[in-house]
Amino acid sequence: MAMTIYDLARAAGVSIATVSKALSDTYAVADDTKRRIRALAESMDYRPNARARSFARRANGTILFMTDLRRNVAFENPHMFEIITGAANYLARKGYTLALGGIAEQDAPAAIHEMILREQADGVILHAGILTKRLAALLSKAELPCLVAGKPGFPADVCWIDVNHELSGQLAVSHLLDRGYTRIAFLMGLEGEDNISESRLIGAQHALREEELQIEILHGQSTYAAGIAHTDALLARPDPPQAILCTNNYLALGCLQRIRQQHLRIPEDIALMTFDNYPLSMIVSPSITAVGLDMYEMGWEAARLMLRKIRQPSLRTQSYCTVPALLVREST
Amino acid sequence: MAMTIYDLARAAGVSIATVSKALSDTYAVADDTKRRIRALAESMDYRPNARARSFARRANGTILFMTDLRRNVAFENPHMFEIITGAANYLARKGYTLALGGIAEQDAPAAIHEMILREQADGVILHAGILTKRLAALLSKAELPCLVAGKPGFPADVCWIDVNHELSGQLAVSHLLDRGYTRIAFLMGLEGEDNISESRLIGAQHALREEELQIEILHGQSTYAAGIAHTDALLARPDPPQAILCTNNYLALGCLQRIRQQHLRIPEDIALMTFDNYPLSMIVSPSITAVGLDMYEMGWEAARLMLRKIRQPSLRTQSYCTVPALLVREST
DNA sequence: TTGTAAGCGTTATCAT
DNA sequence: ATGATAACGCTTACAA
Repeated sequence: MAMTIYDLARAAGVSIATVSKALSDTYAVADDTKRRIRALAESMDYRPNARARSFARRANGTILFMTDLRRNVAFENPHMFEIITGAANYLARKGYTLALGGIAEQDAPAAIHEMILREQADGVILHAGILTKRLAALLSKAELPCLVAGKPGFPADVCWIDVNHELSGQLAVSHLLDRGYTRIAFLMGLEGEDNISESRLIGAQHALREEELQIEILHGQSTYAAGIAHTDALLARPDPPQAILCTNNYLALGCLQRIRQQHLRIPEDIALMTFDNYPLSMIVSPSITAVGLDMYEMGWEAARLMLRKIRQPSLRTQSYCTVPALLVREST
Repeated sequence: MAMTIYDLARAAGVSIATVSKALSDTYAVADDTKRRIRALAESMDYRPNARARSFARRANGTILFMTDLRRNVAFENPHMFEIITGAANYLARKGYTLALGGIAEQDAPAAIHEMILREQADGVILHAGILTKRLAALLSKAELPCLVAGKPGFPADVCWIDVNHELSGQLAVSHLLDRGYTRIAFLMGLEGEDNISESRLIGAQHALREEELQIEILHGQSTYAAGIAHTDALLARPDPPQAILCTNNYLALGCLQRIRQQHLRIPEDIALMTFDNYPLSMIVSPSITAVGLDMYEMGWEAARLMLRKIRQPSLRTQSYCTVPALLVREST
């Protein structure tokens, strides 16, 4: 049987209350008593039992990260795990634990309800991918601290945190303008189905407006094949763009391959830029200038905000955005 | 305040002991009593408090997955998160929770020791990346159920689970032989630093031995640039290989690009094959035949084995390997 | 500054 | 089949 607080108290010649206070640092204990108890605890390898502590404190030091964990999700959406990594590291540093809960969108409301009743976690971070209106309504009623990672796709009375995509768009276009490119094409996702690209477009247009310029918009799939098709179309024109800005790396890879096949030089003949550093922009040749999304930081900040909400439940921050970074490489 | 077992017992007109038994299904309770109590629990939205239950049961239903969670790890090693996903899903199905613990290799022994003393989890799954001899020694003494995800890089008295890399190598080469390619080049990692490639090579050579053939081995970085350089060297020969087998997708992308630049046809003039389905083999054109690593299944099986070890601590399975899958595409 | 003792909400043992 | 009750190991008001 493992050692308990009674064993340590007996060895130290004090009561268990004094041991508890000396170790948790929340109540007044004489300095030398505290030192003595702590040294003894260390030498006897005593640690408070986590389950008993959770029970007594009515808090288990666990934050649940809930998202849809389908097979292959780590390959299709490494960004989500980068958020999780940032959150886990911040929590670990604060003595908390991140629990990973996978659930499909349609099962999320029931699962959240269940876990609230069981008091399984001190707070929940929900990935925006599983947030529905029904779930948002449930959460706004719950007293459990809760935070959405990613901007909800609909107006919702929930606290959320995301990367600032508009600012990303502005940064990207400002960089291209700085380099002297004025005829810019933007390869984005399908019309009306890609909120992130739309936000970037707003930022991009904001940057262009000051120069009274326009950006050329091409909608389509966000795939390698679409990148090839778009590039073919653009290069066939009498007046092709000076720079192509892609909303993701797969589009950019398609562009890159096609431009090189046409024996055009990058960036002398045509520049290439992409949103998102991953998974290819830094490893292809030439390397592609990118606006990086710091998902790790987003997770870190999400966890930080969560712990603040736990300490201060009245906190009603609605949203918080992390700042993107410009990564200048060979392609511009 | 949330409802407790006392409230439900009072409402049902029974003792708390009967409620506990009726809900947990481990002791004899009259069938209709059980039904009545369960229905009442459902209608009153009662759930046993998770913290109190953990305390009383001396088990918290949590399995800790410990690994090195550096920034960008989700992009550099999505496979690890695929393992985590598989494990999390199996555990969730069994009423367990996966906790994610990030720790650097050098801090792992202390962290594990700490968490064993605190009894923070019912079991640990350790990623092989943070396993050291010191840690392996510590674990073999601990009574905590423990499992390594990935084959240890050294002989160790620990239970581990991994993908069968030798079988992968055998599958890959058998497929190439089936297609009629006999002069095969294998692009692998740096000599002596890439256990996985070495295992694949053993399997590959095993398949070739039956045909009395040899494989040509090229060591180097596992990068896009190395893929280009290797391909240039191979194609410059008077007698280039009929098929190139790459140990990862980045090497394969380099090959692909170079082969196409030389206006050679794939697979008519030269075939291309890679280990690992991700992140590119299915999206480039032509798509690349690959031996897929089912990391999700590996995580799933790891969790399954962990729960078996918890139920049956005497279990001494040393290792378990999941089976790779051949994904035939356009490049062979 | 320290100690006493009452929780915390279950589970599980032992009577009945 | 059901109930009374003692754990489980800690935290924290309150008393000393």
